[in-house]
Amino acid sequence: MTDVSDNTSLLDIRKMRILQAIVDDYIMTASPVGSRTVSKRSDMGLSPATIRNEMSDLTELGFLEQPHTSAGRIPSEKAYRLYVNHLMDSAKLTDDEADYIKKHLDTRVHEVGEVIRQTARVLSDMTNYTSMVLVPQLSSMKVKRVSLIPVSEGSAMAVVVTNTGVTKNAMIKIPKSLSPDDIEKISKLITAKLDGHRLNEAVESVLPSIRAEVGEQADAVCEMIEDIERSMSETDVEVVGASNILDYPEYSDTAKARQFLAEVETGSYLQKVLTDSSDVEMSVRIGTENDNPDMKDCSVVTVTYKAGGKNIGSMGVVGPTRMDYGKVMAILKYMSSSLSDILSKLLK
Amino acid sequence: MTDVSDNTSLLDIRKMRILQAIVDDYIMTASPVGSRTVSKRSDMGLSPATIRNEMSDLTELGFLEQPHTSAGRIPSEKAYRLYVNHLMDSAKLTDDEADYIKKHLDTRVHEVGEVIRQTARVLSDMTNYTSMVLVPQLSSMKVKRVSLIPVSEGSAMAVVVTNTGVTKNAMIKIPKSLSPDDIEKISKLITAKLDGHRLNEAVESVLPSIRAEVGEQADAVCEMIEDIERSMSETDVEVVGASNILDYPEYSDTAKARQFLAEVETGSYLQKVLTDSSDVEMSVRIGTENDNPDMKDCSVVTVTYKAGGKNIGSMGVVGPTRMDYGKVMAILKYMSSSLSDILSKLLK
DNA sequence: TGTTAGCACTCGTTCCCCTTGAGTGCTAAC
DNA sequence: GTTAGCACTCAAGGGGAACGAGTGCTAACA
Repeated sequence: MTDVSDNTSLLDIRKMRILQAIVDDYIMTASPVGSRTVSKRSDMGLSPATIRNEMSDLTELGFLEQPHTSAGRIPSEKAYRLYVNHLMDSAKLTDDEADYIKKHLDTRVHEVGEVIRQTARVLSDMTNYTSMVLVPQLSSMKVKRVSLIPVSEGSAMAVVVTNTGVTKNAMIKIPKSLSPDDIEKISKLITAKLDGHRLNEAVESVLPSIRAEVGEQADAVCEMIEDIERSMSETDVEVVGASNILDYPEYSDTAKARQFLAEVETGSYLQKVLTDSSDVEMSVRIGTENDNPDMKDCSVVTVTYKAGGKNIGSMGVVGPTRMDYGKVMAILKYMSSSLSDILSKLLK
Repeated sequence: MTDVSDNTSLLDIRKMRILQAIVDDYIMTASPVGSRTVSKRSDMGLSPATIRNEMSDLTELGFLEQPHTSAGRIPSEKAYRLYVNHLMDSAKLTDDEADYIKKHLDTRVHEVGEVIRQTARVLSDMTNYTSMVLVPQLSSMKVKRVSLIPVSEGSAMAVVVTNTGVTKNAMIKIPKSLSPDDIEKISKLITAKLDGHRLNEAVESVLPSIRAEVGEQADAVCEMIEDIERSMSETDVEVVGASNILDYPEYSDTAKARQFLAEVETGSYLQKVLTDSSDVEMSVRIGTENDNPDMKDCSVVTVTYKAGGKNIGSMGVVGPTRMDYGKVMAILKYMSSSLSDILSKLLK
């Protein structure tokens, strides 16, 4: 993630308040904000002329931009950064909103995947942006069981179950010589060896002991474990509400919309952001702070979620840089704790 | 699927050729076709005036529509139907296109899911429409193995492997009283009972014998089998290239595009179409022939694919009614046989 | 009798020009 | 330091006029 510093020291309190008013207004209306609007709207009791002077300064300092001479000003990326760091009212959810989340997330569902999908749906509905939720990552959990199920000559399905009850499965290659009985034995052996270890550590710590014990099939078994580890470290992400972007005038240009949708469909950047952010409680990437030029007009806000007190995944929202950061962050915070509660119970 | 008849008897050969020329042109250009264009374009050697008379007739018969008096004509749904049934040149793929498919589908991938995803990607790339591929359906295959893997108290993962090597897994509920050993026993029992049967038939034919044999846990086991059968009959569909729709002028209206994208995102209608069509080699639904009002401006073309000589799934393309049916159908045909080859080898 | 040239007519599209109005920056006065 | 006043800018919107693609009708032709 790129630099997140702002230049708050450059601004006195009045400039900050004016900037805040402008950003607030622009987030709501999507159209350039003029001095009169600010003067009327804010309770500062300043005339448009005074505001104009300040706005002129703010423009020079790089916080505002002018589409053309006779339009109002729009916030620059720098302004959004400052806004997120210092200016914005961190909105509280209304009771209705909290109820909505509770109602749609309070669930008798007992499958992690379904909970994740539902979370993504609710998140996208609430914010009207594109939402994404990372499926809980195995890497941070301890293995409880590894099952190998023969599928066809040369391939088997590996199912890993963690101590928290998260599961993931993948097809792996196996030596053709192995019989189903062999596979079952190996399955038990691997479970015994990996039980209680984290998969990513296991490869280093466990392989040698297997190599020592198992004898002739050691190579094959080690390869299988590596294969499993590789498959399991692939992360899945649930993305919902990509079409919401079409509700925002900045994407009324279909070419732009198409580019956004294509980027979301591949999902690789979003996945990267989520995994990169899975250790910071909340992160905000504004415009070019995304190290992806295709996303230079988007902001991405993410939050982590936990189970049993440990971070196990993250979720977030993608939208135009003119995003309602206050509302989004409030919703994400609330949903993070809701999801954490649900998963903590579910994965106990 | 709705009526697919046309009214070919109403038209003489010349009208048919004119209609064909108009549809061809409109598919290419998306703008109303005038009499002069038809006269020049086609090799019929008729003057615009004559064409106009014929076009007037065609309009009266409901094959053409006029956006306004001074525009050309555009084909009606009825015209597309006739076009698909009788008029269209069933295009051959160019060598380049066939090579492209071969290159991107000829694959050392040995996992069914990955093959399906890749197929969907290639299909969407080739056609520039939205593509969808149904994951091979278990229902038509015979069970080879059912594995139950304990995950947490009260839940287990069920993995079903078919004789063709297709796998599918789902979480199921289990009685809390069961120990891992019990589960393993039940797992073997179920495998023994279901081996060689189709899942959907199994419930009826096998349950009684289980009920007779197993004794006290019979109810629990039967419930589990039913649960498995339910989970396994859920079909998965891979959808790729939804954003392609934005390339077509009929969707330059964002509201329309949004509706389309939302419909595709839920995927339920597309899934329905694919499953409904999974026994007709090729199906075409034009506009309101879709029994979904949200899709009244779209056409859906599907084709089935096989493994070992049996239909096991279907795939298709969604686009505007002004779709290049000839090209799409040729591509689908070719890709169907390619995919069938790959899966036949893979699932042997 | 079917085909065609000619022509008046329709109507959406494009271009241009004018007006409007939101907004600015500067200056001078408070 | 703040504000009123004012000239200036410029995108957006409205109203023709000109354009042109296309039609339908009529009358003549083979």
